[in-house]
Amino acid sequence: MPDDTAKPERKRQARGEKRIEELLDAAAAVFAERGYKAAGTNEIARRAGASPGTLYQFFQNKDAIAEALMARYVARLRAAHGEAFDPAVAELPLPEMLDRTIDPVVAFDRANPGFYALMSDPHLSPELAGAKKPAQKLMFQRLDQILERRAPDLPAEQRTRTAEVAVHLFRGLLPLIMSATEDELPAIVTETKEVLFNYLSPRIDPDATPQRNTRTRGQGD
Amino acid sequence: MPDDTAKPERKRQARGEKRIEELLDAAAAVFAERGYKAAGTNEIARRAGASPGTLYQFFQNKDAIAEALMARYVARLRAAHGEAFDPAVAELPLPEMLDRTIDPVVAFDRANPGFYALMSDPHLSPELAGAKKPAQKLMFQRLDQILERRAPDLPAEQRTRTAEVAVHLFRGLLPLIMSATEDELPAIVTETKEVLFNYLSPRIDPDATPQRNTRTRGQGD
DNA sequence: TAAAAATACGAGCGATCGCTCGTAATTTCA
DNA sequence: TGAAATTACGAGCGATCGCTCGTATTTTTA
Repeated sequence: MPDDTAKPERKRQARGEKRIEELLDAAAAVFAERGYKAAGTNEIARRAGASPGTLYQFFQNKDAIAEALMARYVARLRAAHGEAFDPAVAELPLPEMLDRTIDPVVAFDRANPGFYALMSDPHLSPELAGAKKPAQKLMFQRLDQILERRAPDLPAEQRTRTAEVAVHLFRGLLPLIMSATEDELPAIVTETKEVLFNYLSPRIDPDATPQRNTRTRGQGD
Repeated sequence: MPDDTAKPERKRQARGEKRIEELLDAAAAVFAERGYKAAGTNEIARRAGASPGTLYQFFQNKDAIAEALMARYVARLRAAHGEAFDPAVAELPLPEMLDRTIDPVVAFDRANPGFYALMSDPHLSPELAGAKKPAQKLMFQRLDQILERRAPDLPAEQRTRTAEVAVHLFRGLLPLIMSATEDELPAIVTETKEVLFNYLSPRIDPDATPQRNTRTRGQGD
């Protein structure tokens, strides 16, 4: 027997897909400016050049807007992380590995302030909190895999904690990264890499050079 | 001539002071649960066992509630930091200094989830954002002073950046610290201290032992 | 080309929320 | 003890906001 709860299966036109992208773009901007709770659905529609009715033709409710936006971010993150967390980078020396992983993530977060706004909001509804988890797990699991390759002898529990703490350290510096101007950014990113180097180095390279505190080479030269 | 804009100078009874404390306690709880924007003033009043009218007899508007709450937190922080950032701790070895500074701050944050809720909200009104700054500067400046004592030769600019980054690293781990159970807490606090040790050590003790990654002694023995 | 489907509009409904105001009870003051 | 001041109440006002619905336009389908 056919499924009673099946979706009405409506065909989407090219117009509709485009509208959805415009609405998600507008939602990202408003979320970034006002935060999720204070963002108005009418303002989102207006910024997308649409009416409230049109908005609710594509999204069941306000939460669904943020969920769809999150799904779009996760898809884009997978592409960005496909480069940043390529298995080959696990074999690189730690400084190079940090360059290859952190730079793309910094670029992504700065290019998508709406993503940062949703991820850093601790008071979302349970459904939205669930929508955040794939993005959280993405970075954590990929880093965990790299650590497993680099330090196969490290107990899984310690490795997992190390990956989790490393992610949180990065997130702690994200406010500085997000609010920095273009010319302030290199110094902060360098500092971020030093922090993670100092934290990760003794845990995965037990007998490497103990520090690199005066390392000041910039990005991409 | 007398100031036209002077306040009406109303005398506050003991009842009133007590009510204010109750209202601030309720506000802290609701802010922590729902976040500032989603917290309702009627719910705050109800939880304090008061009516909306009573609430607005003591606070001009919703923002003023959060501002008064912040002021109360700052006063309590000054007391806690008076111990945590006593000038004497600047002379202690780095591990002991971290014990003396981090433990009280962790205890304060965990005992005051409303403080954490307001401080971590990036979408408050400009007035409320201004009310946050004293609390932000408190920790930063005291740490900056300690660093100045310990590393007098370090350029002020580098020292300031180091203090700022150290505070952000701590804040990055705060979500883990806040959500931990009592028995998970010691391990996370130890990890926090290791992170800050690894970060601060090469910057203020240029020729000390380079790492202490397997240090596992608990709190307060 | 005509019917069907998808997209678009925007006024406005219903609920929520910050806040008021008329009134009453309690405490302080003279 | 009487008057003034402070505290307390809670129904409800006005504004905001998520969302709907009747209708009109555009695109697809047959």
